Amino acid sequence: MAFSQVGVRSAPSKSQLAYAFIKTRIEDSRFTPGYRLVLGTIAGELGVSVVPVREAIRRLEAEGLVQFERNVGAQVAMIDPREYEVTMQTLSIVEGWATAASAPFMTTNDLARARAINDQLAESLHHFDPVSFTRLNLDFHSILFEHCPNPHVRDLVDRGWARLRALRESTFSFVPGRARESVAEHAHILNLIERKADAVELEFAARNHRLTTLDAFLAHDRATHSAKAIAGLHVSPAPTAVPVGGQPSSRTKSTIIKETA
Amino acid sequence: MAFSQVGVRSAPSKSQLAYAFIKTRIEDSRFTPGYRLVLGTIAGELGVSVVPVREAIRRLEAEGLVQFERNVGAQVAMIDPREYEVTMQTLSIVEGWATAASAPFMTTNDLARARAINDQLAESLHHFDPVSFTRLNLDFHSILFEHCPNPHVRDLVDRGWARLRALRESTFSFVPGRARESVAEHAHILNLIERKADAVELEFAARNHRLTTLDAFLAHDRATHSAKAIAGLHVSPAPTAVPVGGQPSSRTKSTIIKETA
DNA sequence: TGTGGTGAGATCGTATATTATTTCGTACAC
DNA sequence: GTGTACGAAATAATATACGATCTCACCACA
Repeated sequence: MAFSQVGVRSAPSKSQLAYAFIKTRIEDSRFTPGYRLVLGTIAGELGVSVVPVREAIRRLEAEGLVQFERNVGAQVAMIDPREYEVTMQTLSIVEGWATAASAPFMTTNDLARARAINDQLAESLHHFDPVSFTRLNLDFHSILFEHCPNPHVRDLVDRGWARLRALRESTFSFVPGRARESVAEHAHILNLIERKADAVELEFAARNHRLTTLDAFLAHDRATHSAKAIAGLHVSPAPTAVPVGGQPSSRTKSTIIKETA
Repeated sequence: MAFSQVGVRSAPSKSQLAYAFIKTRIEDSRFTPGYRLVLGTIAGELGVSVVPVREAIRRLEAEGLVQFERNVGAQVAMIDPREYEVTMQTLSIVEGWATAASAPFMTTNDLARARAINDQLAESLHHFDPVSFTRLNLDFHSILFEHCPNPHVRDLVDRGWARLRALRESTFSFVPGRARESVAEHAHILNLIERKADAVELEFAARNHRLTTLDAFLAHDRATHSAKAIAGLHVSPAPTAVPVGGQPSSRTKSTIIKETA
């Protein structure tokens, strides 16, 4: 175990190869939502048999990146307009808790690193670049929840971010103006951590940080969409009919739960 | 979807067969933690080839019921003593939120059903049976979170309960005396729902309900274990050395976050 | 012209066969 | 007596082959 870091840990299995292959393509949108993942084709491209490809696809299915139907096949998951919303909401819950639970284990060094990254974020506002902003943003939050002592929750947070990455690239760029607020909220969260604020207060600060981002997106999205609709540019309502498990339609509003403190 | 209940949806695939086969045996502890799941053997018992068995095991791995190591094989997941703790903690977070988010959509009929079940729970205290109590308890909570409009979160709650079922059967029965408290807390939660209490208040009531159960178990467990240790009956410390991904050891205490209201 | 049956092609599901890796026992050297 | 090297058995990983199922276009018939 001590030297397993050398990385040349034999060859990566062909399943892993296929998994990485497909996942990469989904994330950089070479495989767009609705794209059919045909076992034989992918196997051919990779020079392997269908068995490992099959396994890779089932793993991606478990992560929600692809949809699968018996005897029919897999396709890259459709981006339900609600998907971003739902993912952010879920993330707000688990990440909020993870951040609060992680805080007591943060070292002063961690805090300093987080502050440094937030400074970079502030800096980048001048020559704004959505891609690097997103990366730095993840780095920042990673420091905040990485010490979460509950591995399940940490895993859920990781999955949430992964899902988000897959969605974000393919659907939209940033909401203008939100970045500045975001940096300010980061600073607020760091202050709470530093003065060892109440866990619940911290949890809700982190939760609301995410929900506020979501709301900004929803508002921006609505505005943009109606503008597009007026201009006759309404975006594609799903290429083909996909028999995906129905989502409940009932949803009231963006459900911001404000701090109680 | 409306008639998918007929179930005779052609033949269940052999993967599903194998999946159900293994999962059942894990849940009723015919396969105990540490038991090695050999592909060929299981395939033989089922009269199928190894391929579907392999897939079933990978699915079970994704759910955390089995541990898998490359080129070595799978075994039923060891019950990390922390596993129950971690699962309950995670569940407290997502179920608490799901309950609060579901509440606005509950009908008076739902409330009545929930009350009826809680009455049954209260009734069963006289002739206490852990198994049926657990079942009714799940029925009760299911009504509370079933309308949760966020399908991800609902899924997480379902998984949490599934995991719990796998753990609970094989490790312990109930904490004596906790059942009565539990019924009272259920009533409290129902009252909050009925008078349309604040979402946060409801969320924390549900969360704390679960955390209190966890704490009762931990306290009881500590007492029992030290008693057993004294009596020289200390339970098995893992059959064989298992190279399982390390869990972080740092953990302070049972982390009850009390209501702010 | 519209509707329902039918067959070919595509693709998945699974069985069988082959290869690669690990594990464990045994023998040999020190 | 202890440690290491070698090899055989067990088992997972992958390839190949075949049967099962779905999709879709085409055609007969009302």
